[in-house]
Amino acid sequence: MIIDKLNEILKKVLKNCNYEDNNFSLIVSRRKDLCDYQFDGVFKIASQKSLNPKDIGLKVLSEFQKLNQEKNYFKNIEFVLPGFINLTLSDEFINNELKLMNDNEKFNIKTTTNPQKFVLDYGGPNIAKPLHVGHLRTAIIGESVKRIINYIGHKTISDVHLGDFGLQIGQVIYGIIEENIELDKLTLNDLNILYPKYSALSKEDEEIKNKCAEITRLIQNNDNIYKNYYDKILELSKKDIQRIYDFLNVKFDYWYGEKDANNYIKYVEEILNSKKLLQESNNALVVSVQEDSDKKEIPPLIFKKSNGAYLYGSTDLATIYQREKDFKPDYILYCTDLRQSLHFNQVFRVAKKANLTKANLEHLGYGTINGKDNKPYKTRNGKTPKLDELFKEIRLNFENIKVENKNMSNKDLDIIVNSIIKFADFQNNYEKDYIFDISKFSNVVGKTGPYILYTYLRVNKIINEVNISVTDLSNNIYNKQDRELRIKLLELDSIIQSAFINRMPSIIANYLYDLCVILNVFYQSNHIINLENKKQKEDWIYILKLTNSIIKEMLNLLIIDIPSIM
RNA sequence: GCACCCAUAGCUCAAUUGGAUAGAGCGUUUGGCUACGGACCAAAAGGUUAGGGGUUCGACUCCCUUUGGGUGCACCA
Repeated sequence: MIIDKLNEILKKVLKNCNYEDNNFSLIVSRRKDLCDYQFDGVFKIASQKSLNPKDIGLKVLSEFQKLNQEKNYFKNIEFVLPGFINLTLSDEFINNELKLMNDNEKFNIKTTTNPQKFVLDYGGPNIAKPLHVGHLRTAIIGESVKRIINYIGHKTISDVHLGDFGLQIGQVIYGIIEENIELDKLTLNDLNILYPKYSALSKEDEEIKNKCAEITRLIQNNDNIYKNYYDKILELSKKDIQRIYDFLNVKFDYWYGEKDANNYIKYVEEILNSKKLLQESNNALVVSVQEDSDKKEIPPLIFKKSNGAYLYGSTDLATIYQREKDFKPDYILYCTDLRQSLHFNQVFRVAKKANLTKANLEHLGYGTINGKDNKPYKTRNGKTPKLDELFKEIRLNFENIKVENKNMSNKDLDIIVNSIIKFADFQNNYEKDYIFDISKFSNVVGKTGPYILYTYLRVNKIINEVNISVTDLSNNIYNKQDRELRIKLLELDSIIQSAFINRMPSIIANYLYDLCVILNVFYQSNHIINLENKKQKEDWIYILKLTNSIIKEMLNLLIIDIPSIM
């Protein structure tokens, strides 16, 4: 709540200056060498009031100083041209805030007073094929965003939304029949071969395409003729998918899929009909989504194919209907590849036109996974690396770095592999394309998951070795590195708020790294165990304990555990 | 063809959403424990933020334009 506290101070100051009709806030300083927090609204006030920035700056400064005389918030307040108010916190203020953080379960961050309900749709694995690197992002970004939303105090409902009812099923079943594979003997490996093969064939051959489409249509219409096939494929796939998500520690409240939405398509169709939104076009039923403000033509959403089968858009609408009925969400977040923007734009517009839900619909689109040549991996030709193989390779790399690594427990190795993958991904802004390079995952020095874990374990060892219980913090700050660390801890609140508002785990990942760098500098330049000053030793243990518990919690938001040793 | 996205150090990426001197990691060069774990720390080199215009006190960020990439555009998901 430190942000709230500082902004309250600012509000009072601006009120005393008669500039209260503004929505300003203090921000964390970008020039840590000059101050801790800064106010950069002087120019805005100046232009609004047509006054000289310097006069305003000096006035704001003097009001800050007046207020500070009663309460010793700041050690130093300055007005710097061309127009910044620079604030340096007093040691007393810093330490009081740290104590509040320490005594509060969620480090005294601002949690919501008005919990909303968020449905999160991520994962979206296609049951006709194994998980490949493309599925990594949706799973971990979705899971992390979910944890962040939860942390703020909102309610979340997560749904894996299996791709279990589209044309891919028809293609695989056609392949099984065509190759005379006995259903009892069908294996995961068969699916890995069949899907890319028949997906490609049905693109080339019109006849095969039609046959696959017909099988798909029959399944969607609850015809029992291919039920055995369908059930077997689902069983095999689901087991494998579940195993991978378990490894990644990605959890879902519901394992619904397109199939579950299928039962609601008819209701959506009725609604669309009653609102006269369905139009016939080339024997298909479509919904126009064009809006007057559009600069370009947006193609309509195809609701029903000319052969009577339904598509991705129809099941997505039915899913919205289902979620509204079951959950009454305030938000529905979809975490998928950015390339699906147009699709979601269409679906969201139809959903609003038909008033299927009151929820805010958001598409969290992440960038494409590219190779070193900057070209996207083909996700449908079977050549994309499987997630399984990726995990194995990273683990092998890690074991080969040091002899001791080979002796680590399976559990710890899994944790470290997870930390390597996830931290490598989360430190990037997910909206941008992503260059996939296995060598990126073999490096464990520098800005990596192991660096964070190593820092934590090393500090933890000091805490255990000193082994004293500390309940209070004095008003001292002992040196530069010490102060820097404490100031960084105070940033936590604004970091989490920002990660929540922007739905961006990268904000947390980058903060976590910065915090660990500062912690390492502190560690390197201050010896603790042999300290003779008892008070100082206690204070530093207090700070280290607080820091480590923050690291642990932030790692948890990034779905990273801590190994017992490394 | 139309539309959207992207371009930052040799490479991979940041930049608190318009703030002060554009920061990290890798790689390169150099230095540091008979002190709590060297998967660490300290330092150096490396930039006209693709080019050009504009908006303003201030632009990597917003607008226009040129170039070069990527993606999407009616019955795949």
